[in-house]
Amino acid sequence: MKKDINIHDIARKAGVSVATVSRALNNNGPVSEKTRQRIKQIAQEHDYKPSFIAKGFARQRSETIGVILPALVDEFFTEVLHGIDEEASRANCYTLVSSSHVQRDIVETLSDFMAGGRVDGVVLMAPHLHGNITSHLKKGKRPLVLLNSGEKISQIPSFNFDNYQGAFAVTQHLIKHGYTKIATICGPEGNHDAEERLRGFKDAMQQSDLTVNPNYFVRGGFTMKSGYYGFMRLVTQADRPEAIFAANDMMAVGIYEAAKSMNMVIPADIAVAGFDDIFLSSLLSPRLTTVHVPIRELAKKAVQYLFKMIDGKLETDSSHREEISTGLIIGGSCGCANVTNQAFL
Amino acid sequence: MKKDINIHDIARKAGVSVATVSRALNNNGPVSEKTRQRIKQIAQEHDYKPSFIAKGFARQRSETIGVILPALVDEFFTEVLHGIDEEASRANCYTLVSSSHVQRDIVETLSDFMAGGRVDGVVLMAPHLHGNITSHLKKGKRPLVLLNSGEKISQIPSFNFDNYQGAFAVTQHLIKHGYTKIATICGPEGNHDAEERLRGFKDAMQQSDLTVNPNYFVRGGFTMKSGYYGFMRLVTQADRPEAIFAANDMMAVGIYEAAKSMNMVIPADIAVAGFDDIFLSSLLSPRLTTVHVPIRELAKKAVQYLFKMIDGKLETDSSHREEISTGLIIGGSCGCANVTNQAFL
DNA sequence: ACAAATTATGTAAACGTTTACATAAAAATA
DNA sequence: TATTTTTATGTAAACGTTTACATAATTTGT
Repeated sequence: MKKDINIHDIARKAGVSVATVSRALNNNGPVSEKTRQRIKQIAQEHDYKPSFIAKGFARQRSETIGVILPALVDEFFTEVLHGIDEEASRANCYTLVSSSHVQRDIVETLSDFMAGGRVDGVVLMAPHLHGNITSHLKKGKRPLVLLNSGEKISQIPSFNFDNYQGAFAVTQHLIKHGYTKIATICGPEGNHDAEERLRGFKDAMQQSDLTVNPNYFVRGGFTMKSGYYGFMRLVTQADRPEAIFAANDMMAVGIYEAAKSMNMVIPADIAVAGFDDIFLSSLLSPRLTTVHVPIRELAKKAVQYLFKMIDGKLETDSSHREEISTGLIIGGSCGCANVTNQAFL
Repeated sequence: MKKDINIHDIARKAGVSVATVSRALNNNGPVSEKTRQRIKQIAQEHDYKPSFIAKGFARQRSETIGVILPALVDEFFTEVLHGIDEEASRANCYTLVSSSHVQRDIVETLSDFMAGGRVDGVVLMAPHLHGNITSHLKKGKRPLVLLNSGEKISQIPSFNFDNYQGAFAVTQHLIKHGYTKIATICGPEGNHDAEERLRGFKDAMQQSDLTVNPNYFVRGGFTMKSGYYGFMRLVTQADRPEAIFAANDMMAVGIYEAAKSMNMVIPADIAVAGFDDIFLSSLLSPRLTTVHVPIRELAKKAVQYLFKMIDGKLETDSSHREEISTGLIIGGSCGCANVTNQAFL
């Protein structure tokens, strides 16, 4: 790899000092229009690109933000990443991504990111953080924002969906249909989203004076498979529920599959509602009634906030926590009729 | 942001020179076991992390690879990214990702990545590269590999699926069912994958002495929508085709939707096959017959090759081109019976 | 015990920018 | 014109590592 042309070369060719070149190219300090033009001309001709790494070194800035995701598998994370990258690119920043693999866990990645200016700030997506991680988080010397984090961690701003409200609304909708025997397949224990959705469900039930039958409560793992088996457990009871609220759409998909294999018809035999509004749910037949979460918006807000922190434009009270509101999507799975299923056209 | 502790601080505390600290911490040159231990101890105590950016500056290495994707939207790209990140992390590298947005086009991003050591190498995913880009590509001073690129660009190694073979095989399968009136909804013009799949389709038809009726040829855009309308065009003809080969699964999904709205049954009324084996296709009913593409494997091979280039472990003949073979997935959509649909359990 | 070989450590240059400060040139003011 | 103000440019330090080379300490071989 032959050596790149550097700022000294340009300076020499233009007969000026490196300082002037730097100023001219960055439109920074004062430079006479004439020399500025000449320098830009020469830089262009020689296809000079300042070394990012030297620049970063000098300015102690990498113009990069780090993103740590629990995994890169599903649509949800893809959307998050896209939202982040979009917003970052708007700020002329790049996105360093790491999905946490086995060998490189969250804490390590985080301190790697934080240390030594690899990134200027970090977006950490962590649906379940156990206590010992949180202490680590605060040690970081660079700005950090949390996405979908569990507990309110003081000092670290976090951005979440209003899971509670969403679950409450969709449950309420099921109740309005007149169902009284409503079951839920909730998410994994310790997962913040799961807990909040469950809370919303329970409160909506209680508000309508409906009891949550313990037999109508199944814990799932946010996977299709767990939805499938959860459904099986629920409907093989003597007293079947009339409706099921699945804490996410993937589990609802599992429910659809299971219903099919049991020759049960949704919503005639049993109503279903989900949460997340993943693309797939719009293709189910009947379309799944679910809760829309504006992922892109979440990501954007988080990144915008992060940039403000990086630029020091923020009071560092920073116990900021934002809950982005969700929206109810009515499909046919809850029993509503006349719902068109072809939003994609 | 208070200043990080640096190597000089550690050196002072340990009463040795910075060189020794560097050697001790990187297990590089010779250091006596005693001092190495002491230095590591001290570094640990003070939570010292070498500055990545200074290190990169000194070594002219960023331990980062760049990935440029056309968009971050669908499952396919997610898988690619995951594969890349996984392999990169195995080599203790991070992944800088950029999906090409409007404001920051491929060429610019690429030269940004290349210039000034922001990354050590680049994986460029470019299903359609027009001529004037290719000249830019060669100017880059850092290793580059192409994914799913079109033309054979000399000097730049590229990794592709064997689209031709896959399309040939799946078409052949349709033919074996006895269909003679086979239509195709192909991909967008200029897209390399699309062209190759079309070629495979045509050759398979020809080999069985079947003609491709021009009315049975529709151009789609790899989107669900285009599959939907493509289907409509095909089946509203007087002489309907008996089977359709969609050049990707998303379009096949559109076909399913369209068939449903026409009250046509797959495969009884018309058989369908796709290409890509996306997750969604496994959930269709009947399961879509399609071509599996080992995305992770593609990504891994590309990255491994890239690292070899970075490490200079490679003869720079570099007209390397690899075609990764695909696999036929038999669902019920082609007419095959007794196909189970619940691989996910 | 002395030379030679090996091992451990230190010194200082290099990496390519930015930027505070100093200085020189030009423009504005008196 | 002499003085002040503004604008343009240059000088050199700083950023925190790595590493070639020099030197010092230790071990090995005789």
